[in-house]
Amino acid sequence: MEQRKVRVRFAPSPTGPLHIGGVRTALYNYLFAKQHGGDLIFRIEDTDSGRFVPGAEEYIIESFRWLGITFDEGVSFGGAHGPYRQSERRDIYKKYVKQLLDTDKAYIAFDTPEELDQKRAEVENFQYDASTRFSMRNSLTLSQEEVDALIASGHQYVVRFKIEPGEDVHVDDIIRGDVKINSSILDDKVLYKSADELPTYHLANIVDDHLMEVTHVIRGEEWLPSAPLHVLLYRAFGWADTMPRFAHLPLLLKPVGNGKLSKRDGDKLGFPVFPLEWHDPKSGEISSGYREKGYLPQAVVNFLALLGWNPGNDQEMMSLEEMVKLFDLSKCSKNGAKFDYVKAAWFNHQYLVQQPDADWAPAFGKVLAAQGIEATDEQMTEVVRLMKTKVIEYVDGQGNKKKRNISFASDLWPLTRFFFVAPTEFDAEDKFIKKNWKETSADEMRQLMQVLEGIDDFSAEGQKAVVDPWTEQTELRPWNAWRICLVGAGQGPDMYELAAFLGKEETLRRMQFAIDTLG
RNA sequence: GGCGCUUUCGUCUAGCGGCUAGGACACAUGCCUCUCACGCAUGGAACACGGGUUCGAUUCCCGUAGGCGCUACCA
Repeated sequence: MEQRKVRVRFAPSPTGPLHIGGVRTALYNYLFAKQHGGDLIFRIEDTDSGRFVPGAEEYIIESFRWLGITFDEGVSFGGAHGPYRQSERRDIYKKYVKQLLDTDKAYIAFDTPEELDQKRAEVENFQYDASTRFSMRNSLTLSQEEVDALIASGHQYVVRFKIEPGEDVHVDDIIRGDVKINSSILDDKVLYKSADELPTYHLANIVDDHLMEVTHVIRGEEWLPSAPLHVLLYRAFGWADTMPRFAHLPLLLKPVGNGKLSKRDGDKLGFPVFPLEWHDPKSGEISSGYREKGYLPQAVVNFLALLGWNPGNDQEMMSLEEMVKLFDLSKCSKNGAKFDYVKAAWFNHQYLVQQPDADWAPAFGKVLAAQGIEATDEQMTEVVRLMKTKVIEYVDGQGNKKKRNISFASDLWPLTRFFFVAPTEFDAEDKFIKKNWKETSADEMRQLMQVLEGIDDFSAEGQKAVVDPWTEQTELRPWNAWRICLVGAGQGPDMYELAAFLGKEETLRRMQFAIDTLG
């Protein structure tokens, strides 16, 4: 077989916001395409008119724009294989449905959904297949005249795929190897419904992948059971020689407990399952997004890439470009991965700390503004420089108190409040204050104030040059008490740095206040 | 129920017949230190079970058990 240009696709259904698992599937498609110098296609699979959600398509496009995953063609990107929205391809599908009908690979069925429901209620494990289709109402049991008459009189119908039983169908999966299923357990899948003149997923998928010259189908494991059906469809159309190669990715699972990752898990444990915040147009419900939560897109991409794949060495931090080089579908793991949101936060911490301090300003500015505080970019950059390596306390999903690195700009506020707001009271029960504010502290602070007052260069270095020798000379260790004055607690950065940030005037003012209050 | 996929530390995983079973997150301890940290160092922690095959199985095969998925006129 001649070498075809690699072409893959990501084809979501616009039924709501893009799930994080879908993001990973798209990412793997992207990595695979780029690595092989191929194309990534963005196709919208809106064959279920009843589940269409307005805004979902735009949401998905915006999500990928934010994540930095780019498409070569598709809805909103153009291309020579369009249209890329399945609802706009009705005529194409009709042609291929006819082909299947004409070649006796499919048949028309008039059984209504209600009739089928009833059948399923009557017959245990009822399946519409070779064993039952001759007892149903379809073009195999009705005469041509009857069929024509029913259609002419406006009866709705579906087209079903006629699956020949008793054959072992092999699917050659890049990740899982040879997967074999016997065709007898497959049912005569509905390929087309006259009610909305649209095909179902299975038909549209095969036709589009063929017409769009897709070479590799990389999708979630939930599609593995229907892969044999798809193989059969390629054969029925006579496209077996250009059938794409399949790769079925393991699923993303709940962080705790059993089952696959759902929106509810995110809500419960406090992490997003969507890339962007989503406002449901019907219910008005708002679901949190990684972007709004304060994640950097590179961190999300990096974390997601490693959920089900790794480069085979110990490297974890990788740019998109590096991943393109290292990615290998055959090295993908086969079993589902529990979603570890603590590690996701760790990745974000890594990327956050790596970026220039000044880059925090926009996000940090919003956090401060929410507290009614205005700060200059220079001030924010300085605070970030001093505080970005600290940790915050938080409560995990089980209600346990934990500590973690600063992983989001919003983590900064509880740790940096004192930069902008002076202490107004001192907690007498605070261990640090109890231990470090002694009888002599007030007097020591008065002495320190005098020393500080005489310093002209109030930078951290300038203070250090004067205060350090003074502490050695007097054998005083004033830092913890000084910290109480300026911070009001046992936290914060180096004292000289903090005092420099506050300025001489504010530093002395806070010291005087503490002396007056604590005595 | 049927069919399929899957099973290495708590979690993500490396391993592709012979290793003291490696790394990362998380956890614990120590060093550093003006607080809390960061960082660095150290530590505890895993091959689901039972049969084979083999000189030798975490690795290959078969069962069992667990997990996951599919079983629609949804994708």
